[in-house]
Amino acid sequence: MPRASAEDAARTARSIVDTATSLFAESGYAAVALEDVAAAAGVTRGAVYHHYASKRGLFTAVVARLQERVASAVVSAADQAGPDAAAQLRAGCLAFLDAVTDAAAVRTLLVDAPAVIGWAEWRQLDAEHSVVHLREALAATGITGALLDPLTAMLSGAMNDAALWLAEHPADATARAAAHRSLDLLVDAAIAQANAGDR
Amino acid sequence: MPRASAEDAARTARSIVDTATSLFAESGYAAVALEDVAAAAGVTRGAVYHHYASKRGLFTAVVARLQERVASAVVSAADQAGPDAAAQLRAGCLAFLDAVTDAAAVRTLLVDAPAVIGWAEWRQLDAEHSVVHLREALAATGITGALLDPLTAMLSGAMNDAALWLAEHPADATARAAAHRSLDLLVDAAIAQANAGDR
DNA sequence: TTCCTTTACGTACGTTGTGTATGTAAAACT
DNA sequence: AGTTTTACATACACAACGTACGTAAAGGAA
Repeated sequence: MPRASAEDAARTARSIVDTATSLFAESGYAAVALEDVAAAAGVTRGAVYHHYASKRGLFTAVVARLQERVASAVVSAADQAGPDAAAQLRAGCLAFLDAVTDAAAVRTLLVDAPAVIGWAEWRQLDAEHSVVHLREALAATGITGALLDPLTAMLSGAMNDAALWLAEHPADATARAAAHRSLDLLVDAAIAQANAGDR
Repeated sequence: MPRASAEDAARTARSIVDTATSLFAESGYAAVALEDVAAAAGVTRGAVYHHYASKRGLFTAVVARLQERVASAVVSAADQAGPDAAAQLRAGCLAFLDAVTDAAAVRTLLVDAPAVIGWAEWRQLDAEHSVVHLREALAATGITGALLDPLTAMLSGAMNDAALWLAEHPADATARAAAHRSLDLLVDAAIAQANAGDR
């Protein structure tokens, strides 16, 4: 077989990540063989191993792209919420819920990723993309040192499980509204505690 | 090789689950081969496949035992908290945090289990053991229909991620105290909302 | 233009781990 | 005492990952 040009190579690389993204989303990491990815992308496993070091490496690339997509949605939503820190926090949280469920990647990001790439590394990746903004937003509302980290972790976990719960009720507007209200409830509690002069 | 008596067989079955529990906890599901489990238990893979249908089946047994252990700790703590529903809720949540981190099984229960046995089945298993009590406790404090399920999911997720965060700070008393205070904060917010006549 | 190096794959192979089929000897029941 | 069932061990088939090697064209250098 002949060889492709530089931009053709970039196209096959992207094609591999794209097909891997959808296959991982619908079948889960363990059930997807690299042979399946290669066949669906119209190449052989050799091509996959040329562009990505391992199955985990390909998966990591998929996760990174999804996280960037979600993070950008969160950031733009927070920016559009005006200058108020609390409003930005609320808007960002709701945007996260919508983005992560809309991406059809709930399974990849929230279920497979921690187990495959390890919770610590996943947490770090997550921290660099989404959780930073959550942490900064919480800090901007006045949360102090000792509670900042655990509250960040807990709110992040609450949003993740809310997204997983929502994913079980697809296209259910009332469920989505209830999730939004519940999320606002918890976020407001954190903000109120901060404003109350927590110690 | 000769054959063991009925109670000897039960002993080897328990021995297999025990060693599998510790191996899964320290290395993760994917990195543990059944050969490792069998060798550590002093048997061959044949014995493992005789007592458990598959690797997933063995893992499911491990998960079920861990969940029962955690659930019993939660229930007994809630029972000792007196008749007040809110006090029972708070005590149960704190007991969950301690039990799930103390079991050294955070990884198995919270990271591997959803990915290996599937989030839906894990959720159902979890619902039958721990989350039932959370849901009932929230209902007992007066949370109404629409918000009950999402709030249950979010508080459950918050506690899970709090446990994972705590597991990164082992034997750190101040971190544990901060996690407890943060958890109380969120739980109180839910209770307060319920008492305020939420809609 | 010609040569050389590097790139972008494909092909073939070794290795590991799962599951299954089969063998066997002792326990448990009749 | 004989038969069946149990509790394993052994051996094998198969799938999937990773690696080594081959190859032909792209992209520069002379």
